[in-house]
Amino acid sequence: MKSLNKALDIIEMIAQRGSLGIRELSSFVGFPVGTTHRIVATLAKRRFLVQDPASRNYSLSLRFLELGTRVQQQFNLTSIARPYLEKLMQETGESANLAVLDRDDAVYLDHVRSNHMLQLFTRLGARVPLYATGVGKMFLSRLSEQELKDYLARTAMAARTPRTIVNADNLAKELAQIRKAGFAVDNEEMEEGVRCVAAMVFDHMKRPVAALSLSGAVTRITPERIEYFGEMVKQYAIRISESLGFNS
Amino acid sequence: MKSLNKALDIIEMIAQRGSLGIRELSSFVGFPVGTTHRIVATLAKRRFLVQDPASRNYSLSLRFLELGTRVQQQFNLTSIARPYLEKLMQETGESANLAVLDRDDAVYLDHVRSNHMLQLFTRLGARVPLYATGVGKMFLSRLSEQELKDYLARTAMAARTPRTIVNADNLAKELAQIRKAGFAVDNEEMEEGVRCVAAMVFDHMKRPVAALSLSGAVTRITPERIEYFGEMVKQYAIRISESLGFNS
DNA sequence: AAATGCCATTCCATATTGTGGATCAAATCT
DNA sequence: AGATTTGATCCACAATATGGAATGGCATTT
Repeated sequence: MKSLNKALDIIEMIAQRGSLGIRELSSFVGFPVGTTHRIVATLAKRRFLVQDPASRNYSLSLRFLELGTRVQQQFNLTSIARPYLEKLMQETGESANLAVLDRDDAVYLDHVRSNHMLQLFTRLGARVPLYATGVGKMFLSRLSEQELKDYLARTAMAARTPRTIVNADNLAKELAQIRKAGFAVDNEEMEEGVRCVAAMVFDHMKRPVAALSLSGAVTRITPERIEYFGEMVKQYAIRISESLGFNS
Repeated sequence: MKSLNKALDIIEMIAQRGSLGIRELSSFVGFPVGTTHRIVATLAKRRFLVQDPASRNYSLSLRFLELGTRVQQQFNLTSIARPYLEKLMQETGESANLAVLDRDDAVYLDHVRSNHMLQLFTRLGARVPLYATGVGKMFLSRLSEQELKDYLARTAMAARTPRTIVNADNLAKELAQIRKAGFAVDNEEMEEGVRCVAAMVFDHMKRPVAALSLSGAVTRITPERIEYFGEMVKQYAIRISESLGFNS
């Protein structure tokens, strides 16, 4: 499967760099120009890439948006949770987000943005590390001791901000605290100036399937209001869980 | 590029059917099981597919959502237009949509939904025919006579609803009317019970780059209010155009 | 106006790579 | 417990991808 792997390399490279000519692309991925061109031509013929007539550069086509939203929709979780996200945003005035666990990342499946100027920049489908986010720590708090250990073994905890938890012991303490409170707080650990409050969503088998969160500027999500936001997120997370057939 | 084409067939098939086992998949795409499995295994290793541990079925991974939203964002049009979509929705109370032309379809790049119960179901990245939608007819109205002729030659105009325009002459008249008014109306031509009003967005080179539209139930977008919605959409389309450097 | 340079595209002989029927393993159904 | 279905693995063969070089087209320069 050498050629397929090359094609996937090319797709990833174009996704990363945006728009590239054959020459640039071939030097970035390290394949000869001829090979690169053949693969790109095939992907373009199949409409997975588009070529800008002016610059002759290739970029990913809107087909990826089409496929991506189909994937999003196949989680029927999304359609069930959507109205709750909207209500939660309206009631609290802060952006509501829904994330799922995918390997060692949390992935944002959906969000409803508040209309405040200052916003955490979460893009749909964006991947964020577990140890540095509210939704991520929520997932981590449900792991067994062994699973957590394995996760830590394969993860380098980089300091995104001065407040990021980069120490296994501190993380363990934090997770214990989260289990006690039933919600997780991201206190400017991912992005300076942004706090996040998250709670778990369960399915009918009582499995943790998603994390619900509120995110906003530190000026609005203040330490005094953390409890309030925590309760709100927990409450809505339960409601979504119940819509999924969860019975406490 | 036989194997790459097969891989793309497989991706498309899974996108279409949702979640498939190797056997089903191989019969749908018509490749032997061994071949199918090898391609699927490679795609899974590269995280473009995920295998459900329980059913052992394969489905598209969230990577497509990630790539898709990246594509969406590379149109910086999206980020520029977003605040206007929101304002337009608030001011009119109806869902605002932004579509671009991609080959012979209009593709929804972004939308802000109203909170009315009855909604036109537009999914991000969804493709809709040009002849049966407001945004589509807006694009058609900018085509030269020859371009329109070519478009008609390769398009079968199927009647989505009793009101869909299926006749070239009627379409030509409609397009003339649109050019005069500066906005296009979709009068239940795509979906019964839904009307749409669209206007053109231009870039700094005065090229038509996108269409802005309002969509809503016939009970709210009534014939008497069409003029009002038309003016609103035109006004906001101009504002977005100006943000793109357009000078009238 | 001609030349230069840059880049995308096309070409083709070679051997590397994918092929797919058969087999094995495991899970699910009867 | 046996039967059946399905996913995973294997391997000899030949079809297919490879990639360096030549071609062609478009701009910018001299």
